[in-house]
Amino acid sequence: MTMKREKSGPRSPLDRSGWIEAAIEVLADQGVQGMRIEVLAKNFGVTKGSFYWHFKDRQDLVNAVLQTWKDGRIRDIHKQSVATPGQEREQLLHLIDVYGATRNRKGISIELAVREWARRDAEAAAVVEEVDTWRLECTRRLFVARGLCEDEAKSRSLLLYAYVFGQSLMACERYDPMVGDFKRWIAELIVSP
Amino acid sequence: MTMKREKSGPRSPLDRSGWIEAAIEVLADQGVQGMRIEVLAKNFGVTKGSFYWHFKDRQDLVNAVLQTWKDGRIRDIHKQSVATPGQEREQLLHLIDVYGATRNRKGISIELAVREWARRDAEAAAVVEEVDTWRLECTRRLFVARGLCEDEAKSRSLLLYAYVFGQSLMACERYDPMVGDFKRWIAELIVSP
DNA sequence: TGGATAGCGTACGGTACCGTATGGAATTGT
DNA sequence: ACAATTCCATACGGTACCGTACGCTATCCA
Repeated sequence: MTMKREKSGPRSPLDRSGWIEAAIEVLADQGVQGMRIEVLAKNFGVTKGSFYWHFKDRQDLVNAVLQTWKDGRIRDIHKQSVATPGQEREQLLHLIDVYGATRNRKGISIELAVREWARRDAEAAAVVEEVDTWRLECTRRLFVARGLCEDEAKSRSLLLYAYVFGQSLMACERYDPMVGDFKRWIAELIVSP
Repeated sequence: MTMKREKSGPRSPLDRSGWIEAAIEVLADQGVQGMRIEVLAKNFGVTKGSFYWHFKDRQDLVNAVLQTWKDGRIRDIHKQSVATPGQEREQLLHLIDVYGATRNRKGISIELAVREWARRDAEAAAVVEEVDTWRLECTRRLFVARGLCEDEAKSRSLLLYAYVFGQSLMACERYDPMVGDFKRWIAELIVSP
């Protein structure tokens, strides 16, 4: 009863979570509209007969992808937002760096795809709102720990996230060869009171 | 039998620019993928026989939409970035306000749709890059006119646009009832040396 | 007045995708 | 060993959309 597909045999590991993982990959570089069942199946080397065994329909997959993203983000927020006392400044700079498009390209792509999705889907919008609320709250705590008042902490948190997301929307790499310096200057302005 | 469209219209709004205008509407709230010929035709009350008279194919429309958006933006940038000497600060605050999602919802929707488009299309990416470069350049001039050095002017321009675009990606209206005050505080931080 | 042309409708073949029905092989429980 | 269950393939009907071929009408022009 416990042993199911751990045999690494000719069978491919295509359970529900495998489909969800692959769907998130496609979501990242094709958007929600690109999450096509028959395309995913072809990428996997199977047919949609497999899909409809693990999922009721396309909406079922779409919901699962959204929920999986939400859970992952919320776990990640806590991981990224705990700071050893006295290191809040470094933690805030690290946050800005993590969302920089240079590394973590995949995470940024997923992030943008979900937000693009949220503009036309109420459920996705609700999830994004929940994730944003958590992020802003955790960041606010970091600013408060640095001695800022509530309003300034909230304002700077909002600025921080709006900036990092907006940055990933722009093609600023070709703006100026010094753009790396500019970004560091901006990061300082955002975190420093 | 020979029932045609209502003759109430002053003139047939179905020339090439009419199709482009309607396509931009659909682009704003459906994305590039939503710009379907037969859907546009149905919205217009015509068939695609009309479309293929004015356009070679779908790509022809898509290119025209992109070019129209680009031309409009570049015209608008100059209009929004000329400041009477001494009023640069107010002009910068006005810029931030114009891109605020509260008013100008349609413009923001188009903006986001084009950037979403640019993530998967090289030509759209090139257009966005060109528009961004113009915007950053005009804003840089405003900062320089306020007495800032080149690097800080460029940094603050980048921050300004990244912030306004990122803001429109977030559901910050429900974050806090004071979000309006936060935004004003942020705007001051961005424009004030 | 008759032919050319602009502007649009109709009809058709083709592709991509969805969801269902059904069959079949492999694995499992008894 | 045998039946049940798991997991996937195949086949099918249906929808939405693209692009082309062609037909129709109204207008312009010699």
